[in-house]
Amino acid sequence: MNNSEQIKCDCNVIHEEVVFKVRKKMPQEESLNQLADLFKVFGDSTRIKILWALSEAEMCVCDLAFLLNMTQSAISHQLRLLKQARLVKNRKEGKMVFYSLKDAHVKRIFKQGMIHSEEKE
Amino acid sequence: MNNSEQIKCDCNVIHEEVVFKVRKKMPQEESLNQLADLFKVFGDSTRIKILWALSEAEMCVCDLAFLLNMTQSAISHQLRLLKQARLVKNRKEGKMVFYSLKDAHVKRIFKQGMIHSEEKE
DNA sequence: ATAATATATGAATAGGTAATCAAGTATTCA
DNA sequence: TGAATACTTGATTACCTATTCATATATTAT
Repeated sequence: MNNSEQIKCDCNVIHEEVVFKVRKKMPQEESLNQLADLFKVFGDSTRIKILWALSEAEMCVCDLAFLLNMTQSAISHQLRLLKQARLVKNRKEGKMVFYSLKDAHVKRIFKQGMIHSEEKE
Repeated sequence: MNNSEQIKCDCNVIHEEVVFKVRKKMPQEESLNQLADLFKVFGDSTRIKILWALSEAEMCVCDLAFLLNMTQSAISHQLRLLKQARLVKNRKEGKMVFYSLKDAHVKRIFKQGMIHSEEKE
């Protein structure tokens, strides 16, 4: 069985109209990829913990490392990803760098996730 | 430099109160892990596309494969993950299995993500 | 200037994961 | 009954990624 046979099957013909309609409404490939990339950032327990902590208080790298019982290096690497994703911002104060949430979106995305996550099956 | 030295540093003492407060409010480890796992499911472009498609219409595996130009096998594997995460449900109709979103949470999480994702820097 | 502290970063590695392939089950149809 | 269709599933593989380690930079203190 080759690839093209696998993709096109009888039910596609049956549902042709529905599939066609959905395809027409489908957002740009790039747009959905970006969305996946955003959620990818939330999809790691270390980053989730960092984001949660920062939703409570501005903190420096060292504090986060202490709070989460991880090395500064590991935290720093993750903070870089969070900054690239525009989820956190930072400000320098002497030797220390303080991180905080960039905007209110993070808390909202968090909250919606929590609602689903906490629901019992 | 060993691990315990790296974790405990001077600024922890300075910020002791803040860190202590945050630690006290911190949700259960397991709770945050679950949240990360939920977002992990959203953090893949194939699954995002599937979820988006199902937010428009109930569809069978074959239709999704056709729509996204992927093999049935790949779609089926991803649908299993989505089902395990309680994001989709399915019903059998003859040979075909129709999938749809499990509840409204998915759309809401999606929407919050979109808002952040679409924002210009 | 030197040492110490706070952070950042590149390379290496171990663990995870998405797609593929091959084989299986379940259902329909001739 | 046997072939075809729709879907599932286990194993393999190639790729990705989180942490670690070693090192580098920036700031402060002595």
